[in-house]
Amino acid sequence: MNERYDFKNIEEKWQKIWKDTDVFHVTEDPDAEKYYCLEMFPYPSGKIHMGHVRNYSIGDVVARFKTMKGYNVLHPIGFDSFGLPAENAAIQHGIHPAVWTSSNIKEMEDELKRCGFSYDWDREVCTYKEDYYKWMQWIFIQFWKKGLAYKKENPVNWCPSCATVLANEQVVDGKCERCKSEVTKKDLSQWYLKITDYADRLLDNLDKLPGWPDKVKTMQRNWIGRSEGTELDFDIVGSEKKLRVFTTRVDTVFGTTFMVMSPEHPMLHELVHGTEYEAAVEEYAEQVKHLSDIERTSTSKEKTGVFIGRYAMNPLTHKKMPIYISDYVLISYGTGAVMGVPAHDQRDFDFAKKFGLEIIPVVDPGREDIDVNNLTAAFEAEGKMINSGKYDGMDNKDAIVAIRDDLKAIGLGEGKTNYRLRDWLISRQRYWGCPIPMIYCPEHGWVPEKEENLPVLLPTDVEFTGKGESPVATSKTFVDTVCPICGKPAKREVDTMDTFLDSSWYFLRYCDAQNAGAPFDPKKAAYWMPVDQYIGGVEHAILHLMYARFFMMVLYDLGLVSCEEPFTNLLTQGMVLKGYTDADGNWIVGKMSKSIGNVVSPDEIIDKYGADTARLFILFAAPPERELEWSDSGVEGSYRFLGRVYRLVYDLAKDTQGIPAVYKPETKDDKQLNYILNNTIKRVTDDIEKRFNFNTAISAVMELVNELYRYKELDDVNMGLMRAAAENVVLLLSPFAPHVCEEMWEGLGYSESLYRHPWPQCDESALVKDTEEIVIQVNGKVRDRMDVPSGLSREELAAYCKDTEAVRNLTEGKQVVKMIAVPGKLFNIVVKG
RNA sequence: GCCGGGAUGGCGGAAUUGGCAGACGCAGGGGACUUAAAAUCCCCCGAUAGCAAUAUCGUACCGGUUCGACCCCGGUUCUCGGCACCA
Repeated sequence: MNERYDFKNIEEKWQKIWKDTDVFHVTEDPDAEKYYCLEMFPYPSGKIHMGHVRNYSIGDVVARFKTMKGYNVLHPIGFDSFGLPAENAAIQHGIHPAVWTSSNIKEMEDELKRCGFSYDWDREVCTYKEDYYKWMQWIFIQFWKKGLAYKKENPVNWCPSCATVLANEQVVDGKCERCKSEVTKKDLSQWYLKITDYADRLLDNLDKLPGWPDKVKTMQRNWIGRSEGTELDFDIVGSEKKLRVFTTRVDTVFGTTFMVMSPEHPMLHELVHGTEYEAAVEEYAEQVKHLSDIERTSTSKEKTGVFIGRYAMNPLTHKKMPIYISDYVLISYGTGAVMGVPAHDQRDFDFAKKFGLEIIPVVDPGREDIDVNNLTAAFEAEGKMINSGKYDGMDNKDAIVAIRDDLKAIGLGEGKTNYRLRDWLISRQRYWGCPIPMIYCPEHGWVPEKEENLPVLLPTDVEFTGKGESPVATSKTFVDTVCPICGKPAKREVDTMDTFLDSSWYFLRYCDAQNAGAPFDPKKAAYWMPVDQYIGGVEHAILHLMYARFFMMVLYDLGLVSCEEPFTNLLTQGMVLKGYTDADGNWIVGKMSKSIGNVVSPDEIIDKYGADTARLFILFAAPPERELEWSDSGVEGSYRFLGRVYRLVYDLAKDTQGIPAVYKPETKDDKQLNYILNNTIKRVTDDIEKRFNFNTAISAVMELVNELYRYKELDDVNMGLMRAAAENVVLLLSPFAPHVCEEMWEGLGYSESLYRHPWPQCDESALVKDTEEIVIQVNGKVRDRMDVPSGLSREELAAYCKDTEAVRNLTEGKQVVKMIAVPGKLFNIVVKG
């Protein structure tokens, strides 16, 4: 141990030792309790950023802590390495995506290693490599065999800039999630996965995940959007056909005054064919087709629509009602048609006002301030039924059940559950992804490639144009093949898979990363899974986290894994922000961004202060789930603290050389230091284990260090105690700043790495004090404090305090109403006047 | 519009079960060491009044419950995030 804190040499030295001794390598050990600590793997964009450092520092603290606690800890890393940026680089710079990707991975591996994260690099998974995507294809085929993959022509989301289709989940506010271009519609035949079959399980299982943030669970619930209601039929006047609608408010059926169909409704053309309304209706439908999602779904837009010249019969009132088409009714939800109840649905209200349609109230608000017969807005809350025949007077909630049952009895309706969730569109018209291993035979239709022929390799003779064709189609060698069933000429699917499939099972591959004969050995997966702690950005709350849960459920049904839910506990870390001055001179704190220029690179910080300082600052500046504001002077502070610890341990190692960490506290100061030492052990342990509050864990160590600086200057010090304190400071700090702690540990005379050294244990007896300070309050205000013997009960404390001079002084001349004693805390006197 | 978070000193944040508000750090001020500077070590640091002891006020705002409220309840404002013509 050098006298100076030379972080550069220390960090290089210990990274080399960890590597040479293979200290982070783990295998399945049935006798040890396992712990799977996982951070979301990065996309290899070129360099790691502070968000990565934060994510992986949090995970590393957990992994190192659990290791010291004696768990067999799996802590892997890899790269989510298929995807668009690599292909765009290929188009722009003429460099092959594989070359671009692998050189980025190399660079990021080096950066991650410079941070000193405790990864088992033997389990590294890169999704673009054949040995991974081979099994991706195998899994896809298992989905297909189970009937969970299908190809279908549909209007799909098309991003003109990325030149590919997008899943619903990847369209945000009508824009492409990645490039922010406006998304348009296209009719294309595409592959889908039947995630909707799992909607109920995905929803219901959320209740079995107490270790997930409510926020994420709520977001997933909203996304799945389960909605229970009724489907019912309306006769169409002059037609054999019936118009079926879905409603959650069947209680309002007596208030229906019109019907609205989606302009894409399949029955529309025959209903208007040859009538005077045909031209206007077809024109409206054509207009709607050209609207973007943004225009169409804008809630501020005035309602539009066209009467189609047809009428429907209300099955309960037998009233004739006009049928319209309007773009506010979506073909993709429910039945693509709704009953218009203007009195009790705001959209229907707006539509009725626009077209001068009748408004009939059927639920009485029972409020003075609302005139039922002259509504200014739809009344959507609960109330008693009116204008509804035999249902009048019922609570509308009861009427929902009663009317639904009555409709069912006469064969006009039934209960029905609808979901907002749609099937997952997984085809991408891009090159840099996993080929979909399907073959089209004119005779047998779509057939999967034989499993023994996997992987279906990505061809290399491909042109990158960035135009709207699948690049793979330009290969001379790829497309033509033979049918796996009949051997006759057939064609391969040229689209590739959405990269979210790759990231839906990578955590299983980590369990058995080198397996050449299977995606993973189910026994090994059963040992490690589920992930005990998953850590990543909240931006994956819906997409990745729901797809991964879906995959896990399917693999569970296939008997490949032994649990349904992949992630027991989830921590969503906040973003890293940095302040800057904008064009108008305002101070703004925002996300680090190259275009704004408020980026701090991890390399720069590690060069200047070392990885330990970078990690410590990032963990100290804010609790993990909150946003973190980068502060240059804050980093200085963390650096100063590590130097302060280093000097302290250096001195103490010298002073206590050869003295064992054995002691008996004698003086008042001994007892106080011993108390703080053990209390710190307890606080740090709880903060890491139970609360994930690393900021307070670090501040607890700071307090202990401050106390130790005070203690060591005393005349009468206990050498064994100082030694114990120094050793514990090093151990407690080691998950946060591992390199410098290893160095200090060695300086304290230990020849073995502290990586697997047992975590310090709190000596509860040291926390028992002879006396404790309690606060004396008058009417809840602090007036005095005094030392009392420890461990007094409520009654004993009250009796003790009542007779003290301090209390007598405070109560003199006053009328005491009541006295309240709280053991270990306070004594409160309530006085009158 | 709906569903979630959040609001505490100059700043980041702490207060774990309703019990000392502001731990720890940053910034700032003062002192020690030094020829000097850096580094380091020590002290002070919510507001107002006061030489001081101390007193009063203070956790976005208004009100309530309680001996006692940053914490619980009712209402309001601002702010961040998610969803949104899903019938």
